[in-house]
Amino acid sequence: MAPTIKEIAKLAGVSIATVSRALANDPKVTPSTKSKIDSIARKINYQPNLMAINFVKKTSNLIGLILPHLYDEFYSDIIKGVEKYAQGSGYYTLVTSSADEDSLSDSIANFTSGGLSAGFIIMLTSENDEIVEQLRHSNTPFVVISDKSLSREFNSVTINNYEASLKLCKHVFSKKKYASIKYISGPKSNIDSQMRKDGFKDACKEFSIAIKKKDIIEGDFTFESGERICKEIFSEEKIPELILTGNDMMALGCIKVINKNKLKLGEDIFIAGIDGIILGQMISPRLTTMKIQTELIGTNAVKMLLDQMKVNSHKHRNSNVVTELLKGNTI
Amino acid sequence: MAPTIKEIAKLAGVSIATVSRALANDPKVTPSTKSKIDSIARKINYQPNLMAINFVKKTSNLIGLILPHLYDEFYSDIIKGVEKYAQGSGYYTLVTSSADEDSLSDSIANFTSGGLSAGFIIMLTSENDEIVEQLRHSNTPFVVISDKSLSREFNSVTINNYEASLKLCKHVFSKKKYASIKYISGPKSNIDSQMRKDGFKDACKEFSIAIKKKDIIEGDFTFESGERICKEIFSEEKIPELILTGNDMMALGCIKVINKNKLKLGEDIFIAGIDGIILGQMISPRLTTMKIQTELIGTNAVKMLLDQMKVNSHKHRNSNVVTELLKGNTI
DNA sequence: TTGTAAGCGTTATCAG
DNA sequence: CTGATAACGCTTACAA
Repeated sequence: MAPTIKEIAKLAGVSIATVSRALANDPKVTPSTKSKIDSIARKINYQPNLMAINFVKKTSNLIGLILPHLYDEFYSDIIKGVEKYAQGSGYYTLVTSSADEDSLSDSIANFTSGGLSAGFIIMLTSENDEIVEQLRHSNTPFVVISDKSLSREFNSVTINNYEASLKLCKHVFSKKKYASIKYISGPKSNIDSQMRKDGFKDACKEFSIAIKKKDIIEGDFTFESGERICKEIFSEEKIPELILTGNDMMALGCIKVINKNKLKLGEDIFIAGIDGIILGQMISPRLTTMKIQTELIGTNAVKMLLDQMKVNSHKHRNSNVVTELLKGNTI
Repeated sequence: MAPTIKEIAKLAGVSIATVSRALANDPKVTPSTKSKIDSIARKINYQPNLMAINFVKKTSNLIGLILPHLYDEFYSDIIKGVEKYAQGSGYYTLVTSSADEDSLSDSIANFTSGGLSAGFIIMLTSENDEIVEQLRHSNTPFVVISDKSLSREFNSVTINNYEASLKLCKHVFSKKKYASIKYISGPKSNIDSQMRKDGFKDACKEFSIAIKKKDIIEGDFTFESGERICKEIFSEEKIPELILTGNDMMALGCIKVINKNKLKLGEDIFIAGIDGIILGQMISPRLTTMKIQTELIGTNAVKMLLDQMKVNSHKHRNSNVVTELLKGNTI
């Protein structure tokens, strides 16, 4: 059995209250008794029972992080940002991925109440009334990470996907006139994907570029889908001069196919993504894209959460993470 | 305040004991009382206090995961593997990174005792007697992830870096005779790095290839270090015909420089890495490397941990993760 | 400065 | 089948 303060108390000939105080560095404890208690604790290798402490104090040193899934550098960067800052503030990070809606709902249930975590960060990628309703009832502080269009009623760190996409597309379109354009979007259930597509469409309008329904193909944000769709595109009619994608991963999938077909990137064919993942900057030519400061999203979210936990103010807050054009050589 | 079983008890006109039993699906509870309790619980949105449950049951639904850091796809893949399997078994994953030795030691202290987690998984990348000593005193089950040469006394999931490197180098050397060879190693404090270098050296011996001290340069496993070192190599004397690296990331850094210099990969110059990260397989030509099933490492580690927690047997176990040659086109 | 004792939310033992 | 009640390890008034 792991030693408890009871044992220390017996060994030191004091009450458990004194031991508790000494261990908590209560200044009221006489230095001599404190040092005696400390040395005994060290000798018997005492480790405080964190569960008991958290339980009795009604606090927790845990921060929950609910992500849609763990694939893709995008998500691991968020984990990185959260973990780093959380650890620096004395918290552990509890990572959860929620493949389906049920497990999402379960996770939320465990975090919004239950006392397991002191607070949590949840990333939302679609509009879902039930989830929102569940979050409204939370008696645990939390912060939402999502597209700017979502969850305005909660404290949140947002990404303006629409604006990022619009800005990027305008940059691309202002470079030259393209003979033909294809857009590979993310899944339509995903709000980020939608907003990016909207940004693309509006940029087209602004530049008087006509886009047909069939020029927009739906992928699923994965490298494989980019690869597959690009192959399909190439097998049809003529090869497009510009491919725009809903994220970098799909752009990279396309680039693989483009290279296989011996087309010159930035000359015969142009491409751009969104996300700014490192991979895109490691290849040559570097991918033109919009950089989203993913790690910063994580960091900001924890900061906001810790603030909220401290002051317990219900002032609604929002922090939008800026995006930045990464001029590569694929445009 | 969050509702407790006490309130449910009052509302249902029964004792808290009955409520506790009903909620735990104890068959002894009459169906009618159970359904009454269930409906009340739902109505007042009752969520069990997990801290209290864990505390009183002396268990935990948390699994700790202590990683050296969170950079690199390698680590996020481990998280992925662990989280997925853990969640499937009803556990949450507590991710920690330990930049320095002190924080590593702190994390271990919190996990080996303290009741916070039911068990933990720790990745070790260097020989460290203090850490080992700390682990020996653990009263919490744990599993070590490390190079095969390390921590034989603990339950562990290991990677045979030496063998992987040896096998790869032999494959490379058997392809052709190279005019000159450079080896970019990982940091020498890192055991995986050491073993990989040893594998390389022994393969050289076997093929009677003479390697000078200056042909082995120390990097730090990052893309940037690969890039930087490759530049340095190219600026010296003649360009080598073969570059071998301690991991894929550094190989990718080299490839960037190689492409910049308009050298033809797989013709003018050859390169191979180790790890088998997706990035290496996304570029064209595909990187020749040894695939380490990283996600599997995570999964196996949790499996082993859960087994250990269940049977509490102290039978020492080890599972070595197989590596597989990935024949790319860079050799 | 220290001790006594109540209490945190839940489980589990023992009667009934 | 249900109810009292002790217990888990620790913190924290309140007393001394």
